[in-house]
Amino acid sequence: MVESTVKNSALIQVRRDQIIQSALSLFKEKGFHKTTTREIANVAGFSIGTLYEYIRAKEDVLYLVYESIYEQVTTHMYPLMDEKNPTIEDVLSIVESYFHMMHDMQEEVVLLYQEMKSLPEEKRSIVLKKERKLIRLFTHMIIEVAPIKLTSLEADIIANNIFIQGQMWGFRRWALQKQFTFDEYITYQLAYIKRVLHITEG
Amino acid sequence: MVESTVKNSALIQVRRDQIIQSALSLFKEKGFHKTTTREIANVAGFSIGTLYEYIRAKEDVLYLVYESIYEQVTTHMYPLMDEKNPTIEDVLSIVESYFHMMHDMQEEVVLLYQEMKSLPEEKRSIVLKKERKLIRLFTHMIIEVAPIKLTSLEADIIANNIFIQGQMWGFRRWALQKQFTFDEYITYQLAYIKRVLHITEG
Amino acid sequence: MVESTVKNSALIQVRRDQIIQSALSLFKEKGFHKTTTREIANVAGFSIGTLYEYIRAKEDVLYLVYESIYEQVTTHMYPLMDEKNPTIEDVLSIVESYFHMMHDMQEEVVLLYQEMKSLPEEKRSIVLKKERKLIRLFTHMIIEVAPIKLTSLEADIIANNIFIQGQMWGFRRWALQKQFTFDEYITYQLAYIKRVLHITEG
Amino acid sequence: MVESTVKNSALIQVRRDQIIQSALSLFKEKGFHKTTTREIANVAGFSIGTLYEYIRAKEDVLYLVYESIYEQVTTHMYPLMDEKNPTIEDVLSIVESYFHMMHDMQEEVVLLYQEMKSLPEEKRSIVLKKERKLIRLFTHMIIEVAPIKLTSLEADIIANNIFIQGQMWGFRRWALQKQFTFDEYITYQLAYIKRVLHITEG
DNA sequence: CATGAATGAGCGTTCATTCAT
DNA sequence: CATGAATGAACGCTCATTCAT
Repeated sequence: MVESTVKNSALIQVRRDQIIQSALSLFKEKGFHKTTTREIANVAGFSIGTLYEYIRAKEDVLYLVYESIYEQVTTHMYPLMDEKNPTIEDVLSIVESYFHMMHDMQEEVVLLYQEMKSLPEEKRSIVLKKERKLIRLFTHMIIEVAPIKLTSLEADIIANNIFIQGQMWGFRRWALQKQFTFDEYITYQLAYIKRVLHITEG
Repeated sequence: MVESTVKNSALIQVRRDQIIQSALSLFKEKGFHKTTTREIANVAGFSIGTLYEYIRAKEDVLYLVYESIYEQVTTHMYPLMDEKNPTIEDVLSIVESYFHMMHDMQEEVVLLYQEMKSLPEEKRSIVLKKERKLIRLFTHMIIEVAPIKLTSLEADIIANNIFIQGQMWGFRRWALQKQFTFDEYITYQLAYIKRVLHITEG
Repeated sequence: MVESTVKNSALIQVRRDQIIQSALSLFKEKGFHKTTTREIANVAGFSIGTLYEYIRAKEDVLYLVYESIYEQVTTHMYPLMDEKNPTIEDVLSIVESYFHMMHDMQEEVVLLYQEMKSLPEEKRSIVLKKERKLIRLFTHMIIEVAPIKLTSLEADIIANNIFIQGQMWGFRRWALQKQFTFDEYITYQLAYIKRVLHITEG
Repeated sequence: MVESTVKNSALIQVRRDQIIQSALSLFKEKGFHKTTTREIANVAGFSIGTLYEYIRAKEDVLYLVYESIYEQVTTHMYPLMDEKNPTIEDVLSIVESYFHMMHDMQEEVVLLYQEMKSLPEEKRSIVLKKERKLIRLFTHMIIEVAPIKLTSLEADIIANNIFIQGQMWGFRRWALQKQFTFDEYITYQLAYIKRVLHITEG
């Protein structure tokens, strides 16, 4: 997806991981535009020339970072959502996992939102496709376990809401984290979801 | 809040409005970093030198724009929320108003999220304070009208959720607007909120 | 023809002359590719930023230089060739003038040949058009004064040959200037031309 | 003349031919400066590391190409000019051969003129020596066959003129090839030369 | 107050060359 | 001999900011 002039693909793997790690930490700190390619190379531990052996343009680095973030999420979430006949408890536990993951990836989530516009159109649509896929899995799960019959749109709204309520802990932390601990936040949001699904507590 | 070398405060008002209008439309289109100060001055109809008579740095323009966006929102929302003893219907109608406003200000909302990091720390906290104030108003309203007794934290979660569900229509439009019309979106989200508030429909 | 962000057109004139002079001397010395934009600005006496207020790209400088060289040539040659009914002596004297001019502009001529490929296609054709016009004037003059009736093609060959014999003193100086003084060169080339035109000497 | 770290001289021969062929076609297409050493190696069919086993610097490649071009010319022309007592017809036929050769090597001729400056001084003088030698052969031939007694300088001028009239078809093709076919060009130039040599046609 | 020419630090990117394997 | 990953100086160009007029 991202071109390299280097042939050894194992090495590409290694170097790109270095690039991703260094770029991610820099992007988190100062954003994409204020991070220079030289900084990325320095933090990664090699020269600017070497950086450009593994990417074609700065935008490629952003895409590599996005790709890596989504891979982390899907690697963790997809297996959980594979369950054939999930119970309500399963779903709530999956949602809880998702919230935990979003908690651990707060800064990555912020980055996702902030720099989406900096991705070249073509890469952006790849990224968004991955996101839609994840939401669709939520939608299906919700339909399956909801005690009342939900239309696809109703389930979609709920899935979208859960999806961004998870991310909200990250991108609105300056507001939320003044009022809630993460455990409280999770507890309340789960209660909220149960209520939405007409699930009687207790 | 933003310094100017010009003394005539009526003129400052006029010029800053020009700056805000031109900057807003440019920021929406290409983002803060890809907009140049020259472009802002050009679109505003004066020279780059004049621009710098009314701001000290490019970041000031961003702050002016943010300020103006928040003022629009509060000018519209605060009067609605002033009601002494609101009914549930009042609250739902206020939420609906809020959703409509967020619909009309989609691009501004996206900007808010994308460029928050570009604001100097000091201005950022001013902006966030305004936001917290709005959410607090939602929280109070919710507590007042909820048919069941809600703790402050429970109400806060609901207020925050409503708040971002409104914005979500804008900053996730590429996903949502494939599945929903705005009317559908509003209908489902209101139903969702009613459910959360334990309000039996009909 | 070449865009500038500066509005004051008198100033553009002045600055461009500075650019042309400094670029010309650098291009003569080291060629277009080995001359940096910073060097051009330095020699011209201003900063790199200022240079780019008067051109859009490095190629523009090359075009400005070409334009200026051709203007020198045409400013000098066109008036001479305006004569209504030239005699043979007039033509030989014009050719001599042309040879002298090419002698004085040796390095410019070399530059013309060496960097033509570096001009963007569009500018190149403008330059070549100017050259064809000059040759056409030679052709017409030759037809008018030749003692024998020449076809247009015959005259064209002669005009082209004269044209490059003039330039040859410059771009083949390392060879010619070992064998000839400029006066000898001119004498012999003029004799050569007379012979071609079937003009009996003496 | 050009150093190599490789000892096996047969291999040097083979590799250098590959280098010359690939570089020549690239230089014709995009010029010396816009061709990268990597491209040369790629087209030649080996790695950049291998390229540098057979040259010391990029300029060496240019010299190898120049050398090869001159060798082609001399290999073809020298035998023709070896004739002991040439007649006028012989000379005209040799000149015609030369014109044909220059026609076939148009792009090489352009390259010669355009990149001469890119050759390091030392190599440049070697190249120019070869050229002078060829012209000297023309001079001698002309003196031998001219019906009138020519001084050495007179003959030199004629030789130089013939020399560049041949090359002119290449480096001024955008002008000439609009007006002449190659056959016309050759016919007229030969007629021109005959006239110069005081040779009555027919 | 308004102007806009001048500045130069700093950016993304390239590419000739080296050298360990 | 052959490879190709690594290097970093150097390039063309941009743009926020200043300040004399």
